[in-house]
Amino acid sequence: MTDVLRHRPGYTLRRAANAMMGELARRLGTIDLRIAEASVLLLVDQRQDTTASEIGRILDIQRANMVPLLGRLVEAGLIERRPIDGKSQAVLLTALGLQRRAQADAITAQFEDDLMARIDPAHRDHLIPALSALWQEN
Amino acid sequence: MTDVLRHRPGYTLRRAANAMMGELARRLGTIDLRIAEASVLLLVDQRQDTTASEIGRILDIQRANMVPLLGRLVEAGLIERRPIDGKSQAVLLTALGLQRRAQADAITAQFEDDLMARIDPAHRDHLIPALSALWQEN
DNA sequence: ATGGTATTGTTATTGTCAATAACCATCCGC
DNA sequence: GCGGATGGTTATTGACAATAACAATACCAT
Repeated sequence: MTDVLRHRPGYTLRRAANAMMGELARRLGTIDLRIAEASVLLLVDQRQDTTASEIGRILDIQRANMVPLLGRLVEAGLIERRPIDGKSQAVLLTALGLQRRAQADAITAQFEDDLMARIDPAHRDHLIPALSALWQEN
Repeated sequence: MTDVLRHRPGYTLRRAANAMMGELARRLGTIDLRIAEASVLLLVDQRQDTTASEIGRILDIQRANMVPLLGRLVEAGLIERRPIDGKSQAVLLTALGLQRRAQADAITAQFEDDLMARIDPAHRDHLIPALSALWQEN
């Protein structure tokens, strides 16, 4: 039976994302990070006034789902919370978090090189623009 | 804060797949189908000797996860099981299933047209080949 | 300054999809 | 006929996301 779904962009996108995330999860697992956790680490940079809501807005993670995510990162000693005012609190990396962030950066960079290498050069540079158009309103 | 992950293919792929699946799930929800269910319906065609394991192999769904999936489709009266031998059973569409399949086909076709329309023509035709390279070994 | 509104963080629950391990019955090749 | 592969199943777990509700605080317009 031939896979009649193979030419469907939605299906192809789903399969590709699935395969990609499986492999990335495996690689990030070696430094005890989930994908969502790594993306937070990579986002929270030098600035020390990034709020949980703001991170969620950028990464498209619901506020409610940020709670256990950041909770695990605190638990692991990778981030700390510092009150900004009576309502908001800044998320900032600990020394350990900074170190882990560097590892995550190296792993993801290598991973993405490997990903792109699998794509024919004729198509390679079109991937990100095409994908971006699918989720960015701008 | 700028989204430093925006140029990363893995992240972009994840976001695009997520946005896509959210929208597709919403549309398929109007005919009471989940995405995985619709993909099974679209795959099981005229041939009346398709086994659950075979479907799973093609769609990359574990045998164990096919059980509740097919169970729901049987429950909804969309498919039937027919014994092939003492071990295997064929999955075949009911009349209702055939009808639902046509609806799912229309919805996904329209959805994919809408998807592709969002992509700049210069990039459009490169999407499927690029994505395919990420999950197909061949 | 105050009163209404928006925002932040949180709890709790649910849903969808996927992975793993174990088990039994049956098929298939030698 | 036997041993290994395969099909179907149960049960459990994990990752990520969505929804609803709530209390406390910040913000803004009058």
